[in-house]
Amino acid sequence: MVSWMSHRILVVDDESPILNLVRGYLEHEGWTVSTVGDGLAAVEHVRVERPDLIVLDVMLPEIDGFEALRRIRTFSDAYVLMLTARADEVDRIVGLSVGADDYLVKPFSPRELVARVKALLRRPRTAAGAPTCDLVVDPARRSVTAHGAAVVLTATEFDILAAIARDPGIVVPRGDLLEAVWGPEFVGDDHLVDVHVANLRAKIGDGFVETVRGIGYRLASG
Amino acid sequence: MVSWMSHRILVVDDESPILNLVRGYLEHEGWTVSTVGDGLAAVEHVRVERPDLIVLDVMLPEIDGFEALRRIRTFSDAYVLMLTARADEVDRIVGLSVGADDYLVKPFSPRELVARVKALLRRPRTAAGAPTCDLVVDPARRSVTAHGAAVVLTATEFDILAAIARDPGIVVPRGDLLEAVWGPEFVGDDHLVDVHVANLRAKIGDGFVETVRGIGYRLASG
DNA sequence: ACTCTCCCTCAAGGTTTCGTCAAGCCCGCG
DNA sequence: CGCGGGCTTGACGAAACCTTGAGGGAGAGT
Repeated sequence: MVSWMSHRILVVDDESPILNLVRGYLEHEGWTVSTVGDGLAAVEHVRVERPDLIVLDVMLPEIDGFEALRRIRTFSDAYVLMLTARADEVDRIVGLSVGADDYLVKPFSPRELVARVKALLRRPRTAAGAPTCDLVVDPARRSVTAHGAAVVLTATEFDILAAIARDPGIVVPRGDLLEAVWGPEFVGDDHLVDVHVANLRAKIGDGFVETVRGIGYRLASG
Repeated sequence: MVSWMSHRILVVDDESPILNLVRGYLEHEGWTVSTVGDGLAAVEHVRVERPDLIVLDVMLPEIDGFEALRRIRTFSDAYVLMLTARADEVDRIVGLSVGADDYLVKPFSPRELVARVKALLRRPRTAAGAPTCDLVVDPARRSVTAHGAAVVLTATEFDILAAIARDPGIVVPRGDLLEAVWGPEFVGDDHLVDVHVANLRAKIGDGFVETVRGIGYRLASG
Protein backbone atom coordinates (compact mmCIF):
# COMPACT_ATOMS: atom_id res chain seq x y z
CA MET A 1 0.00 0.00 0.00
CA VAL A 2 1.03 3.55 -0.69
CA SER A 3 0.40 6.65 1.32
CA TRP A 4 0.44 10.19 -0.01
CA MET A 5 0.74 12.60 2.87
CA SER A 6 -0.22 15.85 1.29
CA HIS A 7 -3.87 16.26 1.98
CA ARG A 8 -6.27 17.09 -0.81
CA ILE A 9 -8.79 19.75 -0.05
CA LEU A 10 -11.85 20.84 -1.96
CA VAL A 11 -13.15 24.37 -1.47
CA VAL A 12 -16.74 25.08 -2.45
CA ASP A 13 -17.93 28.65 -2.68
CA ASP A 14 -19.65 30.74 -5.32
CA GLU A 15 -17.77 33.95 -4.60
CA SER A 16 -14.49 33.75 -6.42
CA PRO A 17 -12.65 36.31 -4.24
CA ILE A 18 -13.22 34.14 -1.22
CA LEU A 19 -12.38 31.08 -3.23
CA ASN A 20 -9.01 32.43 -4.23
CA LEU A 21 -8.20 33.75 -0.80
CA VAL A 22 -8.93 30.44 0.82
CA ARG A 23 -7.11 28.55 -1.87
CA GLY A 24 -4.04 30.70 -1.42
CA TYR A 25 -3.84 30.16 2.30
CA LEU A 26 -4.39 26.44 2.10
CA GLU A 27 -1.88 25.96 -0.68
CA HIS A 28 0.62 27.92 1.34
CA GLU A 29 0.37 25.19 3.95
CA GLY A 30 1.42 22.65 1.38
CA TRP A 31 -1.94 21.08 0.69
CA THR A 32 -3.36 20.33 -2.73
CA VAL A 33 -6.40 22.49 -3.29
CA SER A 34 -9.24 22.21 -5.80
CA THR A 35 -12.17 24.60 -6.09
CA VAL A 36 -15.70 24.41 -7.46
CA GLY A 37 -18.48 26.97 -7.46
CA ASP A 38 -21.75 25.12 -6.86
CA GLY A 39 -23.23 22.27 -4.91
CA LEU A 40 -23.77 19.77 -7.70
CA ALA A 41 -20.25 20.21 -8.98
CA ALA A 42 -19.03 19.70 -5.43
CA VAL A 43 -20.77 16.34 -5.10
CA GLU A 44 -19.35 15.18 -8.42
CA HIS A 45 -15.88 16.38 -7.57
CA VAL A 46 -15.87 14.51 -4.28
CA ARG A 47 -17.08 11.37 -6.01
CA VAL A 48 -14.21 11.47 -8.48
CA GLU A 49 -11.31 13.08 -6.65
CA ARG A 50 -12.02 11.83 -3.13
CA PRO A 51 -10.52 14.75 -1.23
CA ASP A 52 -9.57 14.41 2.41
CA LEU A 53 -11.34 17.54 3.51
CA ILE A 54 -14.05 19.79 2.12
CA VAL A 55 -14.53 23.46 2.92
CA LEU A 56 -18.17 23.99 2.12
CA ASP A 57 -20.10 27.23 1.97
CA VAL A 58 -23.74 26.96 3.01
CA MET A 59 -25.14 29.35 0.44
CA LEU A 60 -24.60 27.94 -3.02
CA PRO A 61 -26.31 27.92 -6.42
CA GLU A 62 -28.11 24.78 -7.58
CA ILE A 63 -28.28 22.96 -4.26
CA ASP A 64 -27.23 24.50 -0.96
CA GLY A 65 -24.44 23.34 1.30
CA PHE A 66 -26.66 21.23 3.52
CA GLU A 67 -28.11 19.28 0.64
CA ALA A 68 -24.71 18.88 -0.95
CA LEU A 69 -23.33 17.55 2.30
CA ARG A 70 -26.22 15.15 2.68
CA ARG A 71 -25.51 13.67 -0.73
CA ILE A 72 -21.77 13.57 -0.16
CA ARG A 73 -22.26 11.71 3.09
CA THR A 74 -23.93 8.87 1.23
CA PHE A 75 -20.60 7.79 -0.18
CA SER A 76 -17.82 9.74 1.54
CA ASP A 77 -16.67 10.37 5.07
CA ALA A 78 -14.27 13.18 4.26
CA TYR A 79 -13.88 15.91 6.85
CA VAL A 80 -16.23 18.80 6.23
CA LEU A 81 -15.74 22.35 7.44
CA MET A 82 -18.79 24.50 6.77
CA LEU A 83 -18.81 28.21 6.15
CA THR A 84 -21.80 30.33 6.92
CA ALA A 85 -22.55 34.02 6.89
CA ARG A 86 -25.52 33.74 9.21
CA ALA A 87 -25.08 33.03 12.88
CA ASP A 88 -28.53 31.40 13.09
CA GLU A 89 -27.44 28.66 10.76
CA VAL A 90 -24.87 27.51 13.26
CA ASP A 91 -27.56 25.62 15.13
CA ARG A 92 -28.36 23.51 12.11
CA ILE A 93 -24.68 22.73 11.62
CA VAL A 94 -23.88 21.87 15.18
CA GLY A 95 -27.11 20.75 16.74
CA LEU A 96 -28.72 18.64 14.06
CA SER A 97 -26.41 15.98 12.87
CA VAL A 98 -25.89 17.30 9.40
CA GLY A 99 -22.58 15.55 9.27
CA ALA A 100 -20.24 18.50 9.32
CA ASP A 101 -17.13 18.24 11.46
CA ASP A 102 -16.66 21.90 12.17
CA TYR A 103 -17.92 25.29 11.10
CA LEU A 104 -16.79 28.87 10.67
CA VAL A 105 -18.87 32.04 10.61
CA LYS A 106 -18.06 34.69 8.02
CA PRO A 107 -16.18 36.86 8.14
CA PHE A 108 -13.37 34.71 9.42
CA SER A 109 -9.64 35.22 9.53
CA PRO A 110 -7.57 33.09 7.21
CA ARG A 111 -5.43 32.10 10.16
CA GLU A 112 -8.43 30.69 11.88
CA LEU A 113 -9.41 28.74 8.80
CA VAL A 114 -5.97 27.22 8.54
CA ALA A 115 -5.96 26.39 12.25
CA ARG A 116 -9.26 24.55 12.01
CA VAL A 117 -8.29 22.66 8.92
CA LYS A 118 -5.10 21.57 10.61
CA ALA A 119 -7.04 20.43 13.63
CA LEU A 120 -9.41 18.36 11.53
CA LEU A 121 -6.66 16.76 9.52
CA ARG A 122 -4.88 15.78 12.70
CA ARG A 123 -7.96 13.93 13.83
CA PRO A 124 -7.60 10.26 13.14
CA ARG A 125 -10.41 9.15 10.84
CA THR A 126 -9.29 5.69 9.99
CA ALA A 127 -10.54 3.60 12.89
CA ALA A 128 -8.18 1.28 14.71
CA GLY A 129 -6.85 -1.15 12.13
CA ALA A 130 -3.98 0.99 10.92
CA PRO A 131 -2.49 -0.53 7.81
CA THR A 132 1.20 0.24 7.71
CA CYS A 133 2.06 1.38 4.25
CA ASP A 134 4.94 -0.01 2.30
CA LEU A 135 5.62 3.35 0.75
CA VAL A 136 5.03 6.65 2.44
CA VAL A 137 5.59 9.91 0.59
CA ASP A 138 5.55 13.10 2.61
CA PRO A 139 5.85 16.19 0.43
CA ALA A 140 6.21 18.64 3.29
CA ARG A 141 9.14 16.79 4.76
CA ARG A 142 10.37 15.67 1.38
CA SER A 143 10.88 12.34 3.03
CA VAL A 144 10.14 8.85 1.85
CA THR A 145 9.77 5.62 3.72
CA ALA A 146 9.92 2.32 1.86
CA HIS A 147 9.18 -0.97 3.57
CA GLY A 148 9.46 0.82 6.88
CA ALA A 149 12.90 2.25 6.25
CA ALA A 150 13.62 5.90 5.62
CA VAL A 151 15.15 6.58 2.24
CA VAL A 152 17.16 9.59 1.15
CA LEU A 153 16.31 10.81 -2.32
CA THR A 154 17.75 13.58 -4.43
CA ALA A 155 15.52 16.47 -5.39
CA THR A 156 14.85 15.12 -8.86
CA GLU A 157 14.16 11.62 -7.68
CA PHE A 158 11.76 12.89 -5.10
CA ASP A 159 9.92 15.09 -7.55
CA ILE A 160 9.47 12.21 -9.94
CA LEU A 161 8.19 9.95 -7.21
CA ALA A 162 5.89 12.66 -5.96
CA ALA A 163 4.47 13.18 -9.43
CA ILE A 164 3.47 9.55 -9.83
CA ALA A 165 2.63 8.87 -6.20
CA ARG A 166 -0.05 11.52 -6.18
CA ASP A 167 -2.39 9.15 -7.98
CA PRO A 168 -1.31 5.53 -7.57
CA GLY A 169 -2.25 3.42 -10.53
CA ILE A 170 -2.59 6.33 -12.92
CA VAL A 171 -0.07 6.32 -15.72
CA VAL A 172 1.96 9.50 -16.01
CA PRO A 173 3.37 10.04 -19.50
CA ARG A 174 7.02 10.86 -19.71
CA GLY A 175 6.22 14.21 -21.21
CA ASP A 176 4.11 15.10 -18.21
CA LEU A 177 6.87 13.98 -15.92
CA LEU A 178 9.39 16.14 -17.71
CA GLU A 179 7.06 19.08 -17.36
CA ALA A 180 6.25 18.38 -13.74
CA VAL A 181 9.84 18.03 -12.65
CA TRP A 182 11.86 20.15 -15.04
CA GLY A 183 9.28 22.79 -15.85
CA PRO A 184 7.22 23.56 -18.94
CA GLU A 185 9.96 24.86 -21.16
CA PHE A 186 12.58 22.25 -20.71
CA VAL A 187 14.07 20.88 -23.89
CA GLY A 188 15.82 17.59 -23.61
CA ASP A 189 15.62 13.90 -23.89
CA ASP A 190 12.95 11.71 -22.36
CA HIS A 191 15.83 9.46 -21.59
CA LEU A 192 16.64 11.70 -18.67
CA VAL A 193 13.59 10.41 -16.92
CA ASP A 194 14.70 6.83 -17.34
CA VAL A 195 17.95 7.37 -15.60
CA HIS A 196 16.41 9.05 -12.63
CA VAL A 197 13.71 6.43 -12.39
CA ALA A 198 16.42 3.79 -12.38
CA ASN A 199 18.21 5.53 -9.55
CA LEU A 200 14.93 5.92 -7.74
CA ARG A 201 14.15 2.23 -8.07
CA ALA A 202 17.59 1.36 -6.81
CA LYS A 203 16.83 3.28 -3.65
CA ILE A 204 13.25 2.41 -2.82
CA GLY A 205 13.41 -1.09 -4.25
CA ASP A 206 11.64 -2.66 -7.20
CA GLY A 207 7.94 -3.15 -7.26
CA PHE A 208 6.78 0.39 -6.69
CA VAL A 209 7.42 2.13 -9.96
CA GLU A 210 5.97 0.28 -12.93
CA THR A 211 6.92 0.91 -16.53
CA VAL A 212 4.18 1.31 -19.09
CA ARG A 213 5.89 0.72 -22.36
CA GLY A 214 5.55 3.50 -24.85
CA ILE A 215 3.73 5.76 -22.43
CA GLY A 216 5.39 6.46 -19.11
CA TYR A 217 5.37 5.30 -15.54
CA ARG A 218 2.92 4.70 -12.77
CA LEU A 219 2.99 3.78 -9.13
CA ALA A 220 1.84 0.28 -8.28
CA SER A 221 -1.50 0.62 -6.56
CA GLY A 222 -1.70 -2.84 -5.04
CA MET B 1 14.82 15.74 20.27
CA VAL B 2 13.76 19.33 19.89
CA SER B 3 11.55 21.50 22.01
CA TRP B 4 9.67 24.66 21.10
CA MET B 5 9.11 26.56 24.28
CA SER B 6 6.58 29.24 23.63
CA HIS B 7 4.11 28.13 26.23
CA ARG B 8 0.71 29.67 25.95
CA ILE B 9 -1.73 29.14 28.73
CA LEU B 10 -5.46 29.70 28.85
CA VAL B 11 -7.17 30.26 32.17
CA VAL B 12 -10.91 29.67 32.37
CA ASP B 13 -12.82 30.85 35.40
CA ASP B 14 -15.86 33.02 35.99
CA GLU B 15 -14.62 34.71 39.13
CA SER B 16 -12.42 37.52 38.04
CA PRO B 17 -10.41 37.81 41.29
CA ILE B 18 -9.21 34.27 40.87
CA LEU B 19 -8.65 34.88 37.19
CA ASN B 20 -6.36 37.78 37.83
CA LEU B 21 -4.53 36.09 40.65
CA VAL B 22 -3.79 33.05 38.54
CA ARG B 23 -2.87 35.15 35.56
CA GLY B 24 -0.43 37.14 37.62
CA TYR B 25 1.39 34.11 38.93
CA LEU B 26 1.60 32.41 35.58
CA GLU B 27 2.80 35.50 33.78
CA HIS B 28 5.41 35.94 36.44
CA GLU B 29 6.85 32.65 35.26
CA GLY B 30 7.28 34.06 31.81
CA TRP B 31 4.36 32.32 30.09
CA THR B 32 1.84 33.93 27.81
CA VAL B 33 -1.53 33.92 29.51
CA SER B 34 -5.04 34.45 28.13
CA THR B 35 -8.24 34.39 30.11
CA VAL B 36 -11.89 33.75 29.36
CA GLY B 37 -14.92 33.57 31.61
CA ASP B 38 -17.19 30.81 30.31
CA GLY B 39 -17.10 27.38 28.78
CA LEU B 40 -18.18 28.20 25.25
CA ALA B 41 -15.66 30.99 24.97
CA ALA B 42 -13.03 28.57 26.22
CA VAL B 43 -13.75 26.07 23.48
CA GLU B 44 -13.57 28.76 20.85
CA HIS B 45 -10.40 30.22 22.25
CA VAL B 46 -8.67 26.87 22.25
CA ARG B 47 -9.78 26.24 18.71
CA VAL B 48 -8.23 29.44 17.48
CA GLU B 49 -5.25 30.09 19.72
CA ARG B 50 -4.19 26.52 20.40
CA PRO B 51 -2.71 27.06 23.85
CA ASP B 52 -0.32 24.53 25.27
CA LEU B 53 -2.08 24.25 28.58
CA ILE B 54 -5.52 25.06 29.91
CA VAL B 55 -6.41 25.83 33.51
CA LEU B 56 -10.10 24.99 33.63
CA ASP B 57 -12.56 25.63 36.40
CA VAL B 58 -15.33 23.06 36.68
CA MET B 59 -18.12 25.43 37.58
CA LEU B 60 -18.76 27.74 34.67
CA PRO B 61 -21.64 29.59 33.01
CA GLU B 62 -23.03 28.31 29.70
CA ILE B 63 -21.46 24.87 29.72
CA ASP B 64 -19.53 23.44 32.64
CA GLY B 65 -15.88 22.47 32.67
CA PHE B 66 -16.51 18.83 31.91
CA GLU B 67 -18.55 19.57 28.85
CA ALA B 68 -16.07 22.17 27.68
CA LEU B 69 -13.25 19.71 28.07
CA ARG B 70 -15.16 17.06 26.18
CA ARG B 71 -15.56 19.40 23.24
CA ILE B 72 -11.99 20.58 23.41
CA ARG B 73 -10.74 17.02 23.36
CA THR B 74 -12.35 16.48 19.97
CA PHE B 75 -9.72 18.60 18.34
CA SER B 76 -6.96 19.38 20.84
CA ASP B 77 -4.63 17.45 23.06
CA ALA B 78 -3.45 20.40 25.11
CA TYR B 79 -2.63 19.78 28.76
CA VAL B 80 -5.59 20.46 31.02
CA LEU B 81 -5.41 21.27 34.70
CA MET B 82 -8.86 21.33 36.29
CA LEU B 83 -9.92 23.42 39.25
CA THR B 84 -12.75 22.37 41.49
CA ALA B 85 -14.24 23.65 44.71
CA ARG B 86 -15.90 20.40 45.62
CA ALA B 87 -13.87 17.43 46.73
CA ASP B 88 -16.50 15.01 45.44
CA GLU B 89 -15.88 16.13 41.91
CA VAL B 90 -12.35 14.86 42.09
CA ASP B 91 -13.65 11.39 41.41
CA ARG B 92 -15.07 12.46 38.11
CA ILE B 93 -11.82 14.10 37.14
CA VAL B 94 -9.56 11.30 38.16
CA GLY B 95 -11.68 8.21 37.96
CA LEU B 96 -13.66 8.72 34.83
CA SER B 97 -11.49 9.45 31.90
CA VAL B 98 -12.62 12.98 31.32
CA GLY B 99 -9.35 13.77 29.68
CA ALA B 100 -7.84 16.08 32.27
CA ASP B 101 -4.17 15.76 33.05
CA ASP B 102 -4.23 17.01 36.62
CA TYR B 103 -6.52 18.75 39.09
CA LEU B 104 -6.44 21.11 42.02
CA VAL B 105 -9.00 21.59 44.79
CA LYS B 106 -9.89 25.11 45.83
CA PRO B 107 -8.65 26.84 47.77
CA PHE B 108 -5.16 26.21 46.49
CA SER B 109 -1.93 28.07 46.93
CA PRO B 110 -0.63 29.89 43.89
CA ARG B 111 2.72 28.24 44.43
CA GLU B 112 1.13 24.86 44.09
CA LEU B 113 -0.61 25.91 40.92
CA VAL B 114 2.64 27.06 39.40
CA ALA B 115 4.36 23.86 40.44
CA ARG B 116 1.74 21.69 38.80
CA VAL B 117 1.70 23.72 35.63
CA LYS B 118 5.45 23.41 35.43
CA ALA B 119 5.22 19.68 35.95
CA LEU B 120 2.68 19.32 33.16
CA LEU B 121 4.64 21.42 30.73
CA ARG B 122 7.71 19.38 31.45
CA ARG B 123 5.81 16.24 30.73
CA PRO B 124 6.52 14.90 27.29
CA ARG B 125 3.22 14.49 25.51
CA THR B 126 4.55 11.69 23.40
CA ALA B 127 4.60 8.31 25.15
CA ALA B 128 6.29 7.52 28.41
CA GLY B 129 10.03 7.55 27.84
CA ALA B 130 11.03 11.03 28.94
CA PRO B 131 13.70 12.24 26.55
CA THR B 132 15.51 15.35 27.67
CA CYS B 133 15.63 17.64 24.70
CA ASP B 134 18.89 18.27 22.96
CA LEU B 135 17.72 21.53 21.54
CA VAL B 136 15.42 23.97 23.27
CA VAL B 137 14.18 27.06 21.47
CA ASP B 138 12.40 29.69 23.50
CA PRO B 139 10.93 32.40 21.28
CA ALA B 140 9.74 34.53 24.17
CA ARG B 141 13.20 34.85 25.64
CA ARG B 142 14.94 34.45 22.31
CA SER B 143 17.21 31.99 24.00
CA VAL B 144 18.51 28.64 22.89
CA THR B 145 19.91 25.66 24.71
CA ALA B 146 21.82 22.99 22.85
CA HIS B 147 22.96 19.75 24.46
CA GLY B 148 22.11 21.28 27.80
CA ALA B 149 24.26 24.35 27.37
CA ALA B 150 22.96 27.85 26.79
CA VAL B 151 23.98 29.30 23.46
CA VAL B 152 24.13 32.95 22.45
CA LEU B 153 22.85 33.59 18.97
CA THR B 154 22.69 36.77 16.92
CA ALA B 155 19.30 38.08 15.85
CA THR B 156 19.57 36.66 12.36
CA GLU B 157 20.75 33.29 13.51
CA PHE B 158 17.94 33.05 15.99
CA ASP B 159 15.32 34.02 13.44
CA ILE B 160 16.53 31.37 11.06
CA LEU B 161 16.51 28.74 13.76
CA ALA B 162 13.08 29.81 14.92
CA ALA B 163 11.71 29.60 11.40
CA ILE B 164 12.76 26.00 10.95
CA ALA B 165 12.25 24.91 14.55
CA ARG B 166 8.58 25.79 14.45
CA ASP B 167 7.87 22.57 12.58
CA PRO B 168 10.68 20.07 13.05
CA GLY B 169 11.08 17.84 10.05
CA ILE B 170 9.30 20.16 7.67
CA VAL B 171 11.52 21.46 4.92
CA VAL B 172 11.66 25.24 4.71
CA PRO B 173 12.71 26.47 1.27
CA ARG B 174 15.42 29.07 1.16
CA GLY B 175 13.04 31.55 -0.37
CA ASP B 176 10.67 31.15 2.55
CA LEU B 177 13.55 31.60 4.96
CA LEU B 178 14.61 34.80 3.27
CA GLU B 179 11.06 36.04 3.51
CA ALA B 180 10.63 34.97 7.11
CA VAL B 181 13.83 36.55 8.35
CA TRP B 182 14.52 39.47 6.03
CA GLY B 183 10.96 40.39 5.07
CA PRO B 184 8.91 39.94 1.94
CA GLU B 185 10.63 42.38 -0.34
CA PHE B 186 14.21 41.68 0.35
CA VAL B 187 16.32 41.41 -2.75
CA GLY B 188 19.50 39.51 -2.38
CA ASP B 189 21.25 36.27 -2.71
CA ASP B 190 20.04 33.00 -1.26
CA HIS B 191 23.65 32.56 -0.40
CA LEU B 192 23.13 34.83 2.57
CA VAL B 193 21.17 32.09 4.23
CA ASP B 194 24.04 29.66 3.85
CA VAL B 195 26.45 31.82 5.71
CA HIS B 196 24.17 32.36 8.65
CA VAL B 197 23.27 28.71 8.77
CA ALA B 198 26.95 27.91 8.87
CA ASN B 199 27.46 30.27 11.79
CA LEU B 200 24.40 28.83 13.47
CA ARG B 201 25.69 25.32 13.09
CA ALA B 202 29.04 26.33 14.47
CA LYS B 203 27.29 27.50 17.61
CA ILE B 204 24.69 24.85 18.28
CA GLY B 205 26.67 21.98 16.84
CA ASP B 206 26.08 19.80 13.83
CA GLY B 207 23.19 17.45 13.61
CA PHE B 208 20.33 19.84 14.16
CA VAL B 209 20.04 21.75 10.94
CA GLU B 210 19.83 19.48 7.92
CA THR B 211 20.25 20.75 4.42
CA VAL B 212 17.98 19.50 1.70
CA ARG B 213 19.88 20.03 -1.48
CA GLY B 214 18.19 22.20 -4.02
CA ILE B 215 15.34 23.04 -1.66
CA GLY B 216 16.26 24.47 1.70
CA TYR B 217 16.78 23.47 5.28
CA ARG B 218 14.94 21.61 7.97
CA LEU B 219 15.36 20.81 11.61
CA ALA B 220 16.20 17.21 12.38
CA SER B 221 13.14 15.65 13.95
CA GLY B 222 14.67 12.43 15.16
C1' DA C 1 12.76 -16.64 -35.06
C1' DC C 2 13.75 -12.07 -36.48
C1' DT C 3 13.70 -7.26 -36.10
C1' DC C 4 12.68 -2.99 -34.38
C1' DT C 5 11.68 -0.18 -30.83
C1' DC C 6 11.85 0.99 -26.32
C1' DC C 7 13.94 0.88 -21.93
C1' DC C 8 17.55 -0.25 -18.63
C1' DT C 9 22.37 -0.11 -17.10
C1' DC C 10 26.76 1.89 -16.45
C1' DA C 11 30.09 5.22 -16.37
C1' DA C 12 32.26 9.65 -17.34
C1' DG C 13 32.01 14.61 -17.83
C1' DG C 14 30.03 18.86 -16.62
C1' DT C 15 27.32 21.80 -13.87
C1' DT C 16 25.10 23.40 -9.89
C1' DT C 17 24.93 23.89 -5.04
C1' DC C 18 26.59 24.39 -0.67
C1' DG C 19 30.27 25.18 2.88
C1' DT C 20 34.15 27.86 4.19
C1' DC C 21 36.97 31.72 4.65
C1' DA C 22 38.07 36.43 4.51
C1' DA C 23 37.44 41.19 3.71
C1' DG C 24 34.39 45.37 3.68
C1' DC C 25 30.46 47.78 5.47
C1' DC C 26 27.05 49.48 8.63
C1' DC C 27 25.52 50.81 13.04
C1' DG C 28 25.44 51.48 17.86
C1' DC C 29 28.29 52.56 21.70
C1' DG C 30 31.84 54.14 24.32
C1' DC D 1 35.96 59.85 16.53
C1' DG D 2 37.39 55.17 17.08
C1' DC D 3 35.94 50.59 18.24
C1' DG D 4 33.57 46.21 17.87
C1' DG D 5 30.02 43.10 16.76
C1' DG D 6 27.23 41.62 13.34
C1' DC D 7 25.61 41.63 8.56
C1' DT D 8 26.70 41.23 3.79
C1' DT D 9 29.27 40.11 -0.27
C1' DG D 10 32.50 37.68 -2.99
C1' DA D 11 35.72 34.03 -4.22
C1' DC D 12 37.11 29.46 -4.02
C1' DG D 13 36.93 24.45 -3.32
C1' DA D 14 34.63 20.30 -2.62
C1' DA D 15 30.96 17.51 -2.96
C1' DA D 16 26.64 16.19 -4.78
C1' DC D 17 23.99 15.87 -8.48
C1' DC D 18 22.42 16.13 -13.28
C1' DT D 19 23.13 15.09 -17.93
C1' DT D 20 24.76 12.67 -21.81
C1' DG D 21 26.13 8.84 -24.47
C1' DA D 22 26.84 4.04 -25.73
C1' DG D 23 25.78 -0.68 -25.31
C1' DG D 24 22.85 -4.46 -24.09
C1' DG D 25 18.48 -6.73 -23.13
C1' DA D 26 13.66 -7.38 -23.17
C1' DG D 27 8.99 -6.81 -25.41
C1' DA D 28 5.84 -6.65 -29.19
C1' DG D 29 4.66 -7.39 -33.70
C1' DT D 30 5.49 -9.72 -38.12
